[in-house]
Amino acid sequence: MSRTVVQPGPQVAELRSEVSVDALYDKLVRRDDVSAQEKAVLRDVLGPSTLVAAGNDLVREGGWPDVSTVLVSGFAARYTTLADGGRQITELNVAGDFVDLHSFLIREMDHGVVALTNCVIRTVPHRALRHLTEAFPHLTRLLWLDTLVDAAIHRQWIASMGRRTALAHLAHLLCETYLRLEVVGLAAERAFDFPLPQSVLADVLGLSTVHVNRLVAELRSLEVVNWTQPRVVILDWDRLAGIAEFDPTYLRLTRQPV
Amino acid sequence: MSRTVVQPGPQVAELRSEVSVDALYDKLVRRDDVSAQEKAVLRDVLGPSTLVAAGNDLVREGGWPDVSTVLVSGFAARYTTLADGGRQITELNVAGDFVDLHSFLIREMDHGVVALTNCVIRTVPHRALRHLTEAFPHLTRLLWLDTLVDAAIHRQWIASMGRRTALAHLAHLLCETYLRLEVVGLAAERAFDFPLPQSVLADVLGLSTVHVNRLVAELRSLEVVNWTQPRVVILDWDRLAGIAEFDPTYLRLTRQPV
DNA sequence: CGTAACATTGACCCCTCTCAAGTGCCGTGG
DNA sequence: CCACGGCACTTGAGAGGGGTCAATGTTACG
Repeated sequence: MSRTVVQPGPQVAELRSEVSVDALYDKLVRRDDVSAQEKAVLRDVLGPSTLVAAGNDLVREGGWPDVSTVLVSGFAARYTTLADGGRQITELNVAGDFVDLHSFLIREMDHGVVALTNCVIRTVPHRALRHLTEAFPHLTRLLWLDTLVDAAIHRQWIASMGRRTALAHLAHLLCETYLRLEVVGLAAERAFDFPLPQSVLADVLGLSTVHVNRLVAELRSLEVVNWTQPRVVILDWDRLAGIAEFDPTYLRLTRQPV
Repeated sequence: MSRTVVQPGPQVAELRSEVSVDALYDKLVRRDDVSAQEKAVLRDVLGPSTLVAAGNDLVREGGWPDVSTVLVSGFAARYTTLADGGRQITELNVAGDFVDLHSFLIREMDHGVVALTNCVIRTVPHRALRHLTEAFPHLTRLLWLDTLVDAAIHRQWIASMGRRTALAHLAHLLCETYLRLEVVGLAAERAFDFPLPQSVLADVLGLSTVHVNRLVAELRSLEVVNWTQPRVVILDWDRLAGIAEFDPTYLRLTRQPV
């Protein structure tokens, strides 16, 4: 899949002023203080905004990127493709996510990252990240922590796939997505935009599109969500969280100095 | 589950001389140079060896540990327990694994780590890890990388659970475990000891014990493995890796400076 | 207003689960 | 030295969650 890059234009400029690096900052500051200097460092290492059209790869599988990418707006997904053509999405990325920070140290991408919607991204040279780890240990720990939370999310997905029912798995995904979006100001009052077709949700959940459709219908009939594309309204958070056995601890959204 | 700690005795001393911190070192040095100073730092921060009997928790769910734990020998597992009593193992740990390095920054354990066999462990105070990140950025990157590989392993498990057949999932686990054990000298010539009962493998794979038994029987009948507890002999690596669609890139076992 | 993409629904199938019984191995006590 | 208990492994039968295939509805948009 080729990469479409559109030079910053009016649309991008508008998006930049709206969220910019703030989404990433908002997430980090939920966990620990971020000093003015650290905030400035983050701003300085980020390159200009570019737009990647839906369906194109932000990062190509098998590549050896020399930059890491921050998602400024839009939805993206890490995915693995199997021989039979099946696709498994292993992580959903939302605004403020450092979608391939791990490529800084892992080096070779063993999977791709695709833009699920139009996405605005900004990149950071690995060289700058290396300097950051030499000069700003606290900021390094904050970024490390962010990758550790990614791993914690992975573990929850494993638990969902292995031992939760399909309905609970979907419910868990909704709870998780709501909180992650809320942190960056894209969800409020139990509602958020979630512009992913059911075929993509199927690749997230490891199910067929048909079954995802039936699960969505079931959540509707249980009256725990009102889901009319692309808007998700959670009508009964407690019941949804109950179905999912959702405990937000793993998202690490409390302030604990690192 | 309470924690049984046995003071270092003859048995522990013997194990220490055999592997000690070397397993962790062997793993790190597969990825990048580790200087003599860094090796000394690692040795200095590690506390004495203690033995944890099979079935006991190395780290308790919901705890706020102030140390991180290195597994010196034995097998351990991160697990999540669900309301219906079901258990999902989200990661297998082998000798040389920093089983809860992430607790240094995540702080609250959202899951437990259990000793699947008798385990020898050594701990590192979080305070020492914090100092390490201030003074030794390259070693910090190596430890960060190790947690990134954990996340990459999680992603493969997600792909296995979501889109691979149960047989391919088991085959993938065997390929992965073989390579991880080989790095620390516990596997060679396509054979290794894997002393986990099928009920534990079921909790790893998200399957029932009965079905795991049938999958093992199928791998035997395909003549790709010879599996007589606890010894696994891989008779045909290429065919096993083919069934699994196994690509070892994600284990990051090549030397690339970080 | 035709087309493409997505959502929905029905019918049938199969992979994996549950329940249950039976086997084999091994450590321990009589 | 053997009986016994416990644990793990094995096997069979029936059930069910989720898959596949296929058709139909719906919406957006050029």
